[in-house]
Amino acid sequence: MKIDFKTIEPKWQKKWEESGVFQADDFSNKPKFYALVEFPYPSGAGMHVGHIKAYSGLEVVCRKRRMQGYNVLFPMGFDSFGLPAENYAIKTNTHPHVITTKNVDHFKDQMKRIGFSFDWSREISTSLPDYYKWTQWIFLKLFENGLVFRAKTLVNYCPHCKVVLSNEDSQGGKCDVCHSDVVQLPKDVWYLKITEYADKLLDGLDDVDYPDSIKQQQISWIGKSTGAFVEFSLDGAEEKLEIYTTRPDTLFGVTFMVMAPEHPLLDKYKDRIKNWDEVERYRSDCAKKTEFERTQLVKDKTGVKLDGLSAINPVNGDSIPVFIADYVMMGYGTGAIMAVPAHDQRDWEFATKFGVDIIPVIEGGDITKEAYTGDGKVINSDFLNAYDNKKDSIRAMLDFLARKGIGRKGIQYKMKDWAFNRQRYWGEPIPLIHCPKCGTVGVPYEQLPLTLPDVENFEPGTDGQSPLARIDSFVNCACPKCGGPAKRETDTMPQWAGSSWYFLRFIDPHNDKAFVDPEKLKYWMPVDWYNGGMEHVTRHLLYSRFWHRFLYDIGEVNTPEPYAKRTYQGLILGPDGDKMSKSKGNVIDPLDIVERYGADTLRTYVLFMGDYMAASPWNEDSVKGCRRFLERVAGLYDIATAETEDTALASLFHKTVKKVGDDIESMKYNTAIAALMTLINECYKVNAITKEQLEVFIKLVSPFAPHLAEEMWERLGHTDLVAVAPWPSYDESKMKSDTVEIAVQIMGKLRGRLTVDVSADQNAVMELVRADEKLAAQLAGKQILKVIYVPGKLVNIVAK
RNA sequence: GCGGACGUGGUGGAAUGGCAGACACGUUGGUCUUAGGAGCCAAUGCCUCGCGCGUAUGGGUUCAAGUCCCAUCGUCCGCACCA
Repeated sequence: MKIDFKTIEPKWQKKWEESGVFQADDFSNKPKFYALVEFPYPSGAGMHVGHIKAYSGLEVVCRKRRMQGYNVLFPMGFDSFGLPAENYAIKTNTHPHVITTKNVDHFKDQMKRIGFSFDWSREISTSLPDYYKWTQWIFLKLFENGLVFRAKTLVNYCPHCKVVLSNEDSQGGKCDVCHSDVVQLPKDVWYLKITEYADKLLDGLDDVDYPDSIKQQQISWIGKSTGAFVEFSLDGAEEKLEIYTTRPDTLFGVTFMVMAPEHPLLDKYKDRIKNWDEVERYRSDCAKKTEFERTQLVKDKTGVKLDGLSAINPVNGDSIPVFIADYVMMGYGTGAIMAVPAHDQRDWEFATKFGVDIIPVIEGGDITKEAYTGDGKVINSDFLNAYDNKKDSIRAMLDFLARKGIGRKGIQYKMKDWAFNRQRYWGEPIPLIHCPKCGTVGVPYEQLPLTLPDVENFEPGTDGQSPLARIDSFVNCACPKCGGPAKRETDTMPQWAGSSWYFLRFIDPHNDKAFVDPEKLKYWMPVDWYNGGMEHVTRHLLYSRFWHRFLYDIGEVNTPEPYAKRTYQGLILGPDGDKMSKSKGNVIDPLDIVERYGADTLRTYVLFMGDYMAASPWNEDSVKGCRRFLERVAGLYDIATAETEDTALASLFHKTVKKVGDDIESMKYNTAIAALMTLINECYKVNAITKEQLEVFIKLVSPFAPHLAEEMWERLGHTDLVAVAPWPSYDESKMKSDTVEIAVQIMGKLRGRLTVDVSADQNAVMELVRADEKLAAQLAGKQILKVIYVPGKLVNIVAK
């Protein structure tokens, strides 16, 4: 049988669509399976091979599940708000909605040409009002529950995109969108209190099936640490300086203090600081540095000693100097530290450079060379000298601090609250109103969606304002509380808002009364298996777990965690082994591969190319190999003439059914396909298979190459779709043969092979060894000390 | 600095502690052909061709190690003056 993929692929794509086989059935009696892949941002470039790999993985699982009789929900939609569309809109003066719609259509067309079994009846787009109405609804719930607040703080700001970024969006001090250096600016920003959920997000990890690498990344991003807050009084000032430390056991070794240059206490006591000019100069130098310069490049310690302001160590009454230095960050702890140069490397470097005393309080190491951070006997520390380890002395110190009322146990997180507003056009309008009388008031629920108005000019304002601020008819409104004149918030939500709950909307995408019907929610949630990229672990995955947990706490959803199981796929690298990028010119266009080799080949290749979770380079020759394999599959049709089964081949069929099934479950798609290749090689060796065997083969290959499988299925006379034909079963007893080849080792080295009866015991095997001329010669004159026999595998003879 | 993953032929990659290199690519030879960048058949870890060597390197545990343990080197990813 010859296959013309250009004819059969559109043919079956059409049949699948017309028959609605991939539409999930709410409340079906079948067991449910909700599989989710990350919906794409519909960029102008179209699909990337990375999308194909990400979707093909769960696609195979879903196709197998349907054949196993599951009611499968495998939805797809578009995360269609975002900066690239807006930047393109500015350049071409086209409405982002127009561009987005065009891109969505393009993506959808491409996905259909790959033959993915998505349920298109549930398609959603985050930029459509009937979707973002509910994004706004959830935001208002967060607002009502005190999880939205406004604060003027130092924020990450991208000067190029002219937008405030969250901590997650500025990892490594670079803007996530344009990769420019991020700067720190004081700004009024809306925050979501994700830190209030830090512990719940940590604890929730115990109950979900995520790979350790993902759990670890989330844990380190949340960055929980336990320690103590301690108050130091400042000489001649009323206010105390509070610090956070994880090492309260070293309090007796404090020889100076450091405040972040931005610390607000400085301004308060500027009259007492005699070298204020110098302080101001240092502060403005720091402000000019980008986040990248400050944290990555300049490891050399700088700072200024405050003249006229010193501190008192609360445990021993010593007067100690106070510095400002940019190695202390305003955004962590209290923005000030107690410095213990003997036992903290950063403090040690600073003290060495600025000539401050270094007093050891833990025995060990050589503090003339570096700080000693290990454990040991406490010294020079008054009452703590009784202890010889960190744990006990920390406990004793915490007791002491509490008794004296100068400190308390404390917990800190590296994770910061989620800076949530963007000074841009193409996002969900934040449904808040500023009333001069009532303060900030939420837009009433019945007025949702608060639709994004049309504007003439998409350019952000130079004063850091959203383009919406220029539309008076949008800005000016009546306060929902007092009816007086008020102004709308003009910033929009960040990229990650819409995707923080999209998996819930897929359950009930057309509901205009609620974000999701509670009964449907109960039926479908949680998501059974979620696959996506490693790059979303500290953003989307964390944000959506936060929103979902919040919805759970207010009784809107039925599970604390949204995703029961999460997996990820490895990157596809360019043919040169580098990450694909336009500038390197090593980007592979998946549709070009579809055009030249067919969708089935592309799908098979991305799963065959290597370990699914590992990165591997693209290799076009290997694509051809997959094409060749599929042609050989088609050719099976011509040798399906046998009346009776070949016994050895039948046994291999049973083994392969088991292997392919098991491998799909553990995402070992490459070895599943390899097993099918081994089987087909055997089929051609025997050169005759039965029609039943051909049907089994078609079913096994159908999740990978569904178009070819349907075509062959039809040619065998079936009128139904192989997509819903029952998945083949296997018989363990038929997988075994009567004899087996075992390895014979002498002193652990392979010296020969023997074919033995499967039921042979050690004595029988040794008989055969002695009867074998070569093996017997090897053993001649030696004394057999020990024989290890692993039935069906090998025998190892220890002889001297 | 911290956390994680990893290191196997010419290449991508297989191997519940039990025959290293499955499967595929590539290469070589053969066959068919007017032709071959198609198909089919065969060979293919390395060398000094041995009872030889071989999974980054050096040790160790074991009857048996790519797999477990220790050390070293290297690669990739994430976080990072986090107090």
